[in-house]
Amino acid sequence: MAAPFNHRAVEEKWRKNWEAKPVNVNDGKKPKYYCLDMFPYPSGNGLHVGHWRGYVISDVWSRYKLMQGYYIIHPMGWDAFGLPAENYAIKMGVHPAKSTAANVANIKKQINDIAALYDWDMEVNTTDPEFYKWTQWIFVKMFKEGLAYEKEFPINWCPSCKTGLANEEVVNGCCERCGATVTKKNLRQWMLKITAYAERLLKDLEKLDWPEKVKKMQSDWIGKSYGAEVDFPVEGREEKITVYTTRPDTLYGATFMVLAPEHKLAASLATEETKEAVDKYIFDASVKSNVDRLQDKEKTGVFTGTYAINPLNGARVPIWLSDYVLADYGTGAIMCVPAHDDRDFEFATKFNIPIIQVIAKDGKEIENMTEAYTEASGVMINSGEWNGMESAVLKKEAPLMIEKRGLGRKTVNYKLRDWVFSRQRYWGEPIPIIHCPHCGNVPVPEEELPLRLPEVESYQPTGTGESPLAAIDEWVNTTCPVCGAPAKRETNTMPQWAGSSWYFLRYVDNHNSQELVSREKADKYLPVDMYIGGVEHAVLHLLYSRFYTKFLHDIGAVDFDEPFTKLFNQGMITGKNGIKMSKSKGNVVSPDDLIRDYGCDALRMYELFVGPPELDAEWDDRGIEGVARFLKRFWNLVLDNKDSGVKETKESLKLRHQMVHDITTRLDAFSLNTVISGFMESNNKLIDLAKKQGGMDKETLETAVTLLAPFAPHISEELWEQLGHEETVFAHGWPKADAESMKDEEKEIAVQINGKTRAVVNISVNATKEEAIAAGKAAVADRLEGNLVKEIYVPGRIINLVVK
RNA sequence: GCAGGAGUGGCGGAAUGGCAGACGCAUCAGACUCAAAAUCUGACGUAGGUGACUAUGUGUGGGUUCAAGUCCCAUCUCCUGCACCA
Repeated sequence: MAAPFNHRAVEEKWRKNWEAKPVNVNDGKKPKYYCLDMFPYPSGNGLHVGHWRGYVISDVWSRYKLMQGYYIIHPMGWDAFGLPAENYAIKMGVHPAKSTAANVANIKKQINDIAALYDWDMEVNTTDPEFYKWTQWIFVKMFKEGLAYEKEFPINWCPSCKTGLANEEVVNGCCERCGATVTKKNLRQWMLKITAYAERLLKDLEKLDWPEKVKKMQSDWIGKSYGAEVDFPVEGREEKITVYTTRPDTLYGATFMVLAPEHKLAASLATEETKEAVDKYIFDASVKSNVDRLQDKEKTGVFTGTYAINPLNGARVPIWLSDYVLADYGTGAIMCVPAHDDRDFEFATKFNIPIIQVIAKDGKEIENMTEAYTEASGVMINSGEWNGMESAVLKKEAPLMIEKRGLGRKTVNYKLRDWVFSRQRYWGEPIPIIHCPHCGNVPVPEEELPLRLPEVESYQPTGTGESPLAAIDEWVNTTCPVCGAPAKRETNTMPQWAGSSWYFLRYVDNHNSQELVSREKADKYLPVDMYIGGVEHAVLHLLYSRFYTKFLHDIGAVDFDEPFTKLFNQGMITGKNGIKMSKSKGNVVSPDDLIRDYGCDALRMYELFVGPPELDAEWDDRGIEGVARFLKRFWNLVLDNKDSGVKETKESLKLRHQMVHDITTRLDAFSLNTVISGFMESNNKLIDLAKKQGGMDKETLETAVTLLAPFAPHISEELWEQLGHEETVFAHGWPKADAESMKDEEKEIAVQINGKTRAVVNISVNATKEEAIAAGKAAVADRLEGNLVKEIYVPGRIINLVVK
């Protein structure tokens, strides 16, 4: 009998061995495979079993690729700018850099417990000036290309804290910190013109091997629509109002027009009689929060007293203001066709505005319309020269027809907005811009980067909605790099997304002081082949990264324009009843005790066994017993039989190839939970067979150890060594299944009568249909009554006898 | 409201249209033990039968098929995302 499996001794031994002699080495000849984890925020709470899951998945995949002959790029780093460190600083007075460094050290230690292939020589940290130098450099490049610009913009404003808030910091319309109702305030903001890339960001989704769900979320977020802009003259005025519509086919049915209260003409359209009401409406809308605006069940609005002219038929169209029209989509003004739009219908009904149906439903006009008919299908009516046309056809053709007649133009629109890029916070990258009274906005010269974040005395917001940086006069006051005149620095910082939008490029050349990444290394090691992380970044981080990569491609920094070829989103590990693990809920499971009691290998395997990797899973400690038992049995199987001297048999050969085939196909399909059950099942079969044969041939044992290596690397290395190998198991190629060896001579086939199984027979795989049917009939002879009308034999699957 | 995903034993979950419930957890019984733990063997959807077995069973109702958890139609529930984008 072999000595029992002692996971602690085995794991300790191999950690040391791997440190002395790494298994993943770049010999310059092997092809690269870049397998990346979404890098973590170094929180003070440390890792729980949920964090482990993604890291285990990526490591298993990396080790599998390693055994397939690749050099693996598998780096790790820290997304370390962000609010928790800043809030901790406000509370405790500890500099964020200090608390961050402590957290990094702690989490790094915990991550090392996973025994992943991480190459710490590649480590990056977004708060390291040598890193954010390049974050700032990209911003300067964007500024020079006109993609970073300043804009006065109504942002969320907390009147109690006297500070601007990000959307994420507004919870149910209230300030996350103090609970006050959030209003709006115009603040000068830095914006990135991501909309300039909308079309490419949409189109290039096609070439990505990403979950359809994520692609769809991005494409919805970008929100492309086709339509027309139509210019409506305003009665008694020079200016025209342009509206955007995706339904130009319904133009004849436009009975009113609505402008967003923020529309630049809104106030000026009021007449003497309506002025008071209009001004009040505009003011009320300006202080109303987004949330209130969305949650208002009933539509509100005010008539300006002014009319527009429908350019197609000359009809007078009253102009209203209403906050259901968004100021920053399309033109901020819409034509309203109550007969064919739900919102317009609701508004028209409330304010007694006429409703004109222009598309026949089921071939006729609807009497007493109770809801809008929104389908673009049916024949046009009440539409002048368009009468009789098919609405769906007209919808497509109308934009060009309108354009040809000079009434407007064919247009596409996107929901995607430019990216609000500035934060009034301390703990972020300073925006490297200098405001000069003579030269305007001037970027900090590239050779002066990084622009370091200065020390401050108070991390508290200043009270004016400016970053704490604004209070440091000696930092703010500088000279203009162009004309030398006294000038002031920008005091806003970048959002946390800035560093994470490009960090994956830096890993492969993280010490380069001359370039963000050298072209040579970029060409050799990038882009990322496999990206693994949670689905919560589906639009934000993943969209921003694609935008940054496309920009860097356009300025020649890299030669690819998509950062992540393949993406996998792992599900979340939750506590009991699907409740998210959190300190306050007290349901956090730490990996530490589990590693001590069961070992790293067992925990790695259980993280996979817990459920399909793409779905959420409830953690249950008890389940780990199962994989721990499996590892013990496997250990005993190998060590008790390695010297048995038993030669390969037909059965063991078949079992071996079946095992290789099953594990490999499941692994390729990323069905990692069934890979683990596959190991358990094979192990049970091997144990039975070894018992029956009085031993097991060495090659079969070796193959099993090889297959297990990516999942349970420590025990596999130990068994591999005990099987007499000097070189690491990871230098061994991934086994291949031979279809011939897997074949059965006989197969168990169910015999059904009218689809119900009545017997099971053994049939040679080479049997003819006649032979098979005959065997089947013989097996169920006593139950065959009536007329046999059909005989079905699917080789290797089923015999079905249809009787009447 | 719109879009996407999911409903299978006590639980987590398996099933290229071909014997539903693999694998594991929990439970029960047996072996070993003075005993317990560990380990090993076996049982384990539901109903009926001493039994080999029989009937029934994948949210619900229909349909296609020799054959449906799987395909089609309808419907209910849950989860996720988006949400006045004209």
